[in-house]
Amino acid sequence: MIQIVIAEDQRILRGALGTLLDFEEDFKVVGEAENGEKALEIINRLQPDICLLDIEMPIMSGLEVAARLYEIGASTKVIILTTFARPGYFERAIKAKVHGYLLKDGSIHDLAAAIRNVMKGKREFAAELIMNSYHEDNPLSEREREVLQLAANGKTGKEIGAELYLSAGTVRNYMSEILQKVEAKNKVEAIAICREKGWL
Amino acid sequence: MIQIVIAEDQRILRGALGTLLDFEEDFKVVGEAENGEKALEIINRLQPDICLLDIEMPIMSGLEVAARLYEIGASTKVIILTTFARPGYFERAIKAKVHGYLLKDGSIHDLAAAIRNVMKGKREFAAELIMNSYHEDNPLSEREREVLQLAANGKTGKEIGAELYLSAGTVRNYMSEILQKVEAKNKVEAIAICREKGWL
DNA sequence: CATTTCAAATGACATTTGTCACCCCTTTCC
DNA sequence: GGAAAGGGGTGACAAATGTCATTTGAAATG
Repeated sequence: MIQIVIAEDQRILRGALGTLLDFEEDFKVVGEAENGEKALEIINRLQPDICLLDIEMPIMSGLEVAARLYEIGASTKVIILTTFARPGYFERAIKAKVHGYLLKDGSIHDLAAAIRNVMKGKREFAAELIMNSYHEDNPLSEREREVLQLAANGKTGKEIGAELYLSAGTVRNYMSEILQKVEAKNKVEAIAICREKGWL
Repeated sequence: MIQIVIAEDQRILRGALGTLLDFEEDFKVVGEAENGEKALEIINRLQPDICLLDIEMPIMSGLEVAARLYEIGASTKVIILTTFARPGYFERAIKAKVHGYLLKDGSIHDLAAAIRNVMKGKREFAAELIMNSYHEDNPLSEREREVLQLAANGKTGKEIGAELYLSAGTVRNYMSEILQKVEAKNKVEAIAICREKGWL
């Protein structure tokens, strides 16, 4: 019996997916979460065989959960299930050594088949991704990404500095670097560009 | 037997919804569409009792389909099923005299109940909408919205002025007004706030 | 051990934002 | 007809943002 945890913020999809996968004789959906934080907690507690993670969720994204699970060496196999074929997302998923990355416009049947394959030790990636992944490399360093992330929430340079234990000047330098790298003429444009490319 | 057509572009949700609603003894899912154009065609051909429409679909949005069905006086009852509680969307749906507007974070059970109620002649609206649309009125004027929209794409004050035939100073004044109205401390935060509230 | 490399910081500077007070036209409305 | 009201504008000023050159100290590479 393959034990599954589902993390997805749209309740209707989460419920539907849970019910349908539970119908398969060899699957058992043991937990559901509506955000990344809760997903992490449930996975740690229940140690399922598979977890399905949506990317864009409140509090903690599916990619962050995947990275965390990899860090702590969890045995649960991760499958990302998302609408977005953004190369940046894919890249980050690969870095977190996920076992699958599927798109929400496959059928449930495909999903079930992919889960079984992953349990056999294979990795499953949606074909569209391989195509798209002439990935423009994310040029931003980790630090730069953090800075831009906070800036995207409307924080000022000073506030960002306080949060990351940097001086306001250093934050400005990072921002300057970021603008050069993504060829933006100001913060706002940089945010727009990075959102679109999935670098944020 | 209640005949249902589902229009939703995410295949996995469309499939799941179709299967699950079909399990109810009094429902029969007679058609599915992955975009608005196809939905319109199917509805015209099959004349189902109910159609579930997602809003953001390729080619033709669910709102456009709803408006068209109202225009031609179709007998099929329309239920909008979407992620977005944006007052603007809701308003347009009301204009098209839809019979329901539900959010994707209700449960399938709620959805089934809503469909039965609509068949009895009731109208079903997600509670969040009523709250949002009365309480959180978009405080921005048309002009202000335009300015913020352009700013969100990374344009500078000068560029925005050029595009809207305003002086850079006036653009700054608008921006200042916007910041007061949405209680943001800078552009970026204002953009984040307005995006979240669906005012953009 | 010397040499690069790199994250972080500073300081100086030019520009861009954000705030404010006040002006100039039209409309609109007692 | 005169008072508001509202869209658009100006100029002045402070604060934040963006650019750059330069410094420091701690790895990493050789």
